[in-house]
Amino acid sequence: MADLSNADIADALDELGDLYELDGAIIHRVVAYRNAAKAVREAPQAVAAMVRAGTVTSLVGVGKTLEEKLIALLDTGTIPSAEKLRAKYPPGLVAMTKLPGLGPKRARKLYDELQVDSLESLHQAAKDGKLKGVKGFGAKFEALVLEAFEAGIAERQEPRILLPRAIELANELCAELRGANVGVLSIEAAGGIRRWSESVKDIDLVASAADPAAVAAALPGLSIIDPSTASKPGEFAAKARTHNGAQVDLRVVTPDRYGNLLQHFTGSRDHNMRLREQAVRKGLHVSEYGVLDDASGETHRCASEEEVYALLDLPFVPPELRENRGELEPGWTVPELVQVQDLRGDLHCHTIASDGRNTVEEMVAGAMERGLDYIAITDHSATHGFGNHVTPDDLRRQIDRVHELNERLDGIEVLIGTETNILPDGRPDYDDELLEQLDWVMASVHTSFGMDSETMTARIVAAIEHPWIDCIGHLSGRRITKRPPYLFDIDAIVDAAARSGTMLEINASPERRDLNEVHARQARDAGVNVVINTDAHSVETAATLPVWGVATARRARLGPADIANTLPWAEFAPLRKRTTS
DNA sequence: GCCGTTTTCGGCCCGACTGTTTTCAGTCG
Repeated sequence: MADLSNADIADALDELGDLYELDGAIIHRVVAYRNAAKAVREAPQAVAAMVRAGTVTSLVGVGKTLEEKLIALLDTGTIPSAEKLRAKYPPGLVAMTKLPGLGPKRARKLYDELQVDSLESLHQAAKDGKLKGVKGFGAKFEALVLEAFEAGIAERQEPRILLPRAIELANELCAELRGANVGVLSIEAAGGIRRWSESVKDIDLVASAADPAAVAAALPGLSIIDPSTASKPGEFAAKARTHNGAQVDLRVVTPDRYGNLLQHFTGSRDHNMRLREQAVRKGLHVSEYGVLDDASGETHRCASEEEVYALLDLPFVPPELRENRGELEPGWTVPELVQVQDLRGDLHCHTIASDGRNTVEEMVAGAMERGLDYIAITDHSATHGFGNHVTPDDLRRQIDRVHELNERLDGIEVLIGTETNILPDGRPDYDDELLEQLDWVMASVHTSFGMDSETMTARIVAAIEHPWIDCIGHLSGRRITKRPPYLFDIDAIVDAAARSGTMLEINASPERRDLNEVHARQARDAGVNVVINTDAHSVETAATLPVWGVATARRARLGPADIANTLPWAEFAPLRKRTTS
């Protein structure tokens, strides 16, 4: 049996944490399991192998006890304590805690008093009017439960907003508030937007003004806000939704505390928790209102975020790194992070030959305008309908045309390539003889997403080991907020890529960002050449897309030296499997 | 259950909100 993946192990630890919480364990123990799950999920190497090697306790948050449980998990496929707790608490109890206002303590109480053990039985108890009889539960809660079921539990999940859309909304809101003549001094988006997350739950805005209440009061009147959704603005805060349903949270303070507020609402939650933990050891208590010093009893107010970090004797952490992935540990220093202008080449784009909107000449002119040294034309291959089919004969003609264009042009290297489909059996859908004649070959999965992990992994590894495939495109196939990734074993894939010298792409499309930040880091750590590509289908998008791929690379803590297409062409060329161009 | 410049025990982030209470536990972000 293949070893469990990091994700499998992390899920087992999260489940155990949930079970202990239901069992009434002290919260710190529960948190310990969740911390360990996060550490495992984001570990740069296969945790199963670390367990076998006896080194798993080197992960921060995994100690002796968890090591024993992980050994049991790998040896027997299960953790004994989890088995016991599973027998004690029906699986439906965890599902119940997903309801608003119903946490583990209260779910447990309903189970003990009413034998409510699932969403279904909870619904029935509400309909029977039994809930309000339990101490601590009232008519309001019962109504809330009925309402939740009426609305459909599934639909109650707030849709997440893709980052570009969130930024667009935030910019509109900031511009309107600045123009509202209510005394805004500073205003910007915080939260996941400022950290360049893939998607966000809501739009967090922070602002400063001499009279914060006046700014808060202005939110419901903005043109893109639906005033009927606004709660009564407070002295320092206002909440409302846009006309299309996006939740907006605005917080406003006087300028002397703007740094505290910005730091607090940029997060992440995990970063802030760790930050406050570290601060407590120094006798300091951090909140959105300031930093309280135990020694003097004084609360320091910080106008800038830099002051907050300096006061805690920490390096200033760039927002996109604030995820508690080591950035607050002693000795951490700010890494150099890749920037859009570092990119010298784009190795994945489309033209009218397949489903793109511009010609080869137009795409190349656009690349020159962006100052690139090289661009690869990688239209879709012949199987499955992406616009026009590029038949093998079409592609042969393209080779000659592009090579001729390349001869004609100075200042840029134009490569003829392809984005070949990885067929279900792992073969590319052009013959080797044709792939060999190209300058660059991307290969991607576009079909048969429903395979089990083992089959999909074998399929992708076969492509990685192919002698003419230079790079795998959008590895996981996910479309953020729309389609989950297909199943595959990232450890096996990264391993194969490192062994065979096959590159892995960070696809910059904002709904892909694929490799994701954890996989990108893992690939880099394994010595895989990582590239950032646009997958652009027009000149216009080719210019605007790189920033999203760069954001993922930065969140993966990658610098220019970690991204292969920051190299000039002469140095990049020999990294391909083919040695001549 | 983890961890240590308060180091093998005794801590473990902070504040707001809510519904159900008469002072707060649980939940949420």
